[in-house]
Amino acid sequence: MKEETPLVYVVDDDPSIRKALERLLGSAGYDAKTFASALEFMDFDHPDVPGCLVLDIKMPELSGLELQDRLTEKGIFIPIIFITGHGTVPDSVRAMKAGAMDFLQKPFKDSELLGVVSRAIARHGRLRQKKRQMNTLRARLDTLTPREREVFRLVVRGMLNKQVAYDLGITEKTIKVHRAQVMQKMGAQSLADLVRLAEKLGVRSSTV
Amino acid sequence: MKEETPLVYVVDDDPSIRKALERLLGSAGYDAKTFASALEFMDFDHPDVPGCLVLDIKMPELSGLELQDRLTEKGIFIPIIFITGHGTVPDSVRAMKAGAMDFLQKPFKDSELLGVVSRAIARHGRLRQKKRQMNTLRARLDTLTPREREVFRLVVRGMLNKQVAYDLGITEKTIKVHRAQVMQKMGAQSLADLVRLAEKLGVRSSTV
DNA sequence: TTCCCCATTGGACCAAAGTCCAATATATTT
DNA sequence: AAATATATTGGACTTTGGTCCAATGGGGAA
Repeated sequence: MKEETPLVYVVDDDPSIRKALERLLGSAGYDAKTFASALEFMDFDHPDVPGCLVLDIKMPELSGLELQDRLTEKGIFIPIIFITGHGTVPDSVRAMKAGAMDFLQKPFKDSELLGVVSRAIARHGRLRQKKRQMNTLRARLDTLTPREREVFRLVVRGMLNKQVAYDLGITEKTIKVHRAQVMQKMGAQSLADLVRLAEKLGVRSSTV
Repeated sequence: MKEETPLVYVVDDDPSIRKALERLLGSAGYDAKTFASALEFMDFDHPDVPGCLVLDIKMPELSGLELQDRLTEKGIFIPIIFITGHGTVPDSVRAMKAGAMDFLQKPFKDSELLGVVSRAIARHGRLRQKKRQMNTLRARLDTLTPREREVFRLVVRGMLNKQVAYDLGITEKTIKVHRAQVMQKMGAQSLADLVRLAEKLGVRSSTV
């Protein structure tokens, strides 16, 4: 299909580091985009391609850890690799707890960084894939009418049409209509499919 | 139901630390059991209660990190809180990557440790709960005959009895028999249930 | 060899789900 | 006021799924 060149962002206030990493990443076949500060990175409009973020911890204004938090709040889930000259244990623990891919201390070997970058990009690919799936699923869920949503919820809970009808105080006939609509709109080929979609969407269903 | 007192294991080669932690944990309402070495801890037969492990990094023979690896290999998933006097960044990163709850440097505040311990125990409770569920599920799956397993797999994929029959080269009638057996043995009240069980068990079903 | 498990199938039904076509009633929007 | 989306129901079937009772044949285990 579409062969997208992964894009690696580098955020570091040291120009020499930026230049060195840009060269290293370029030679490894990646596109690289560098930023001198976290704010600069935040302002940038990120293209929708697989990639990762190589981030210095200590920077003026917004630190790397703070940037990590901001991105998390914004729902941006690009894998982060921290690099640092004199990182502390608490910093590294905080970064890892917040989901960082790795936390490297300078100086590190080129191969070491490239290995992590490669894994980070692979992970980002999987995350993007899953996110796309969720987006289309939620879009479909949004097309359901309130009534259809109720029927959806009760059906995937395992209730018979008859029981759903009783629950909602309407006829079984009507349930069948809604149910057919739900299957149609959600793009489910079978009840089994529908149940799996419900699980992914977190539709409260399981009585277990 | 059964109110079990959480059990906190402390592994540290420094007797004064062991004694101090034992007192602290005891005053917080936990049972505490101390060990002077990783090997000593491994030899101990762990009772089945919620708890966590407070582990020193640097110890003779087997280090804390090595113990962590051993436990992972053995499928023992008790949350680990590392404590260390002079821990390094690489050590903390390795520990966190391997799933540690936290990595504290001495000296730390009592309240800090107790907070982490509390969260660790809560997590362990959830993990134990999930593991028990999986055990009963797998036990049920084990009672299925080979043929029943095949029918299980195809049914939760969303195939009609008719299609399953064609696939296996037998009659639809026979499928119904197996299918009923599967529902019975797996303890599923509905097809929706069965699909969810299959997902948890990782029964390859989704065509997506 | 006899007993039990597994796999298979038939017959006879009943229950549940799905499908077309059609119709009515509200509420909201244009 | 006309158009649209939502919710509801009926009738008339067809297809699927589920259940009971009964029976056959092969392969191990006692």
